[in-house]
Amino acid sequence: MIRQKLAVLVTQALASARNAGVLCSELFPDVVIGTPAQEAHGDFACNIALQLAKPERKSPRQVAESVLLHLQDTDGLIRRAEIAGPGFINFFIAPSAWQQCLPLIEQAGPAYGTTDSGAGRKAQVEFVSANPTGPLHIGHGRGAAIGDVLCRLLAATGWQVTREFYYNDAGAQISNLALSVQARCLGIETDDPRWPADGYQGEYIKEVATAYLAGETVVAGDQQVTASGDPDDLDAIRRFAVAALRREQDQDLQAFDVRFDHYFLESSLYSDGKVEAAVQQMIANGHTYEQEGALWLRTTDFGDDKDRVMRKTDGGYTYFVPDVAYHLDKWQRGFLRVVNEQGADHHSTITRVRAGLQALNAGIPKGWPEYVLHQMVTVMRGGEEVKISKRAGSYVTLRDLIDEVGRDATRFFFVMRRPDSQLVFDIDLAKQQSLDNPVYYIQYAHARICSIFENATEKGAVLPSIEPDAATLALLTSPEELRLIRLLGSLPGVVDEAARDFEPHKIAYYLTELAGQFHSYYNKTKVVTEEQTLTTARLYLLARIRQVLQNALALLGVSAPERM
RNA sequence: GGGCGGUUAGCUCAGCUGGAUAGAGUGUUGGCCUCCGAAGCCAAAGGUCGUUGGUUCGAAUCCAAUACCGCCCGCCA
Repeated sequence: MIRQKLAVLVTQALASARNAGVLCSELFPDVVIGTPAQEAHGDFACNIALQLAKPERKSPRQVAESVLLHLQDTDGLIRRAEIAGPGFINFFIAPSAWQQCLPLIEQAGPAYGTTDSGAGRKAQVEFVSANPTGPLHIGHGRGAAIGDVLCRLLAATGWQVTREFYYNDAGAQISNLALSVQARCLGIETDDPRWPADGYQGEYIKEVATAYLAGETVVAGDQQVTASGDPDDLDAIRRFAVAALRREQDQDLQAFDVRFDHYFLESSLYSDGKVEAAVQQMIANGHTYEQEGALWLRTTDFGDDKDRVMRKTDGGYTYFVPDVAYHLDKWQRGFLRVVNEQGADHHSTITRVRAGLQALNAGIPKGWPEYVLHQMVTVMRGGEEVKISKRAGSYVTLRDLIDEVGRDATRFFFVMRRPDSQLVFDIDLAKQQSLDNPVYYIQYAHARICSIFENATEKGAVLPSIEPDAATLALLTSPEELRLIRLLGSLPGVVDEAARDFEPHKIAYYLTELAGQFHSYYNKTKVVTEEQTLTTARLYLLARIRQVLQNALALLGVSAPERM
């Protein structure tokens, strides 16, 4: 809030200096107020003089002096402003300006940190979208955590968000699933020559087969499927297996506190004729050709390195065709912004889907939809990498992870790195309830504040139930206190940036920083003292820290326990 | 061969779209509880930002090469 005010003041000073004939540029670059790395350089710094030196044909320091001369600090925001180094303008903010931030944070309540950048426009995030051919593994877990936090971040920045899960229930992998379950029903082992070529070998296939033979009923989503128990009825096996695995995935996601507004079935694109319609449109627009018995899309017209087959010689469509139809449907549903969160191993689909959408000539922007790709996850246990082999069925499932290390730690670990970077998930570290573990470090700060409030109540301290007056707030003067307020005040900017850049880890880093500053402050400063007013002021600061910890943890879907 | 991502302290990673003396956690070493939660705090040591050029007042950041690592490059999804 103070940062924006400063930007306005400097912008006004530039205009004023130009009017006075001191500066001559017609257009000024946007004023950027930065945070100096060192406290000696003030609370904020501005490099505008360095940028203007050349066009103004003056030295940076001369420009800076002109800016300062025309700066009108009517609100008494600035205690001191100075020109430093090559020409930076360093601002030292008045303590009273910092103190006045606290009531504003309180008034915003749980909404503190949110912005209205999205202005209520419609956005959609598609994530997880796992094939219903097995349990969710650790890679899906990262996608689930990142996607979920992206949704929370977009919602916090004013977007109306729809969370969607795309179900690939129509492809060859589903056939393989059905064949695998059927083989298990017939007692065929994986080393048997009759075992299906691309069959799923995991133990869970056996369980599905057993349930099928026993005639069990599963409820998944809005449908209910009862097994016929007939091992020859491949279609019945397929329906049952898909439902059974979907139920498993739903339960895992529920345990992970990840929910969806909409499940979209790939099969519906075929039954509703949307795939065929999209294909016809691409043909009509002249972007396709027949060759060697297949139908091709000229994706090279849209930046691909070679053309891609749309309709195979066997008459079936390749996987990206329904994907194009699906995204056309998203566009028609009015989502200005669509984000697809996927594993980086699917990155080659981006060009194809975007090319297909352009070939439709439907007025869809070139860069639509947007993609967030996360890199691979390596699991470490006991200092060794846990090898993952999906086909052999030996891999760490999301459920295993949640059961072993807990939901909070799992979520936090998945989003504490940039999606771009490969993630080493150290199970031993995530399990530790100690200082090594950043989740506990942050949650501990919250619990500690709650504990201090209990203590204060017992001692009969005056709790800041109403907004303290200026004289009380004026007692918050130590460097640690002002630094904490500055950090509290930066939350909205951090949230906006994390949402804009699709970088959930920025929230994790913010929380670590805030918890650290609080622990340090606590260690140095007695909160509950003999002086009543001072105690009230400090408790008020602590209440705001607690509030911001809660708000930021909520963005990650991590709990803020009162006791640990 | 082509595409995408990565390369920063012993290890795991940040680095605010080009700013001042490159940061945090962990690990190592040494300190701090008669006191609100020591699951905590403080201090020290630790770096040619993969390499080489270029752009400019200024580069970990932008550009061009190049070297490694991961993932893709199917009429699988």
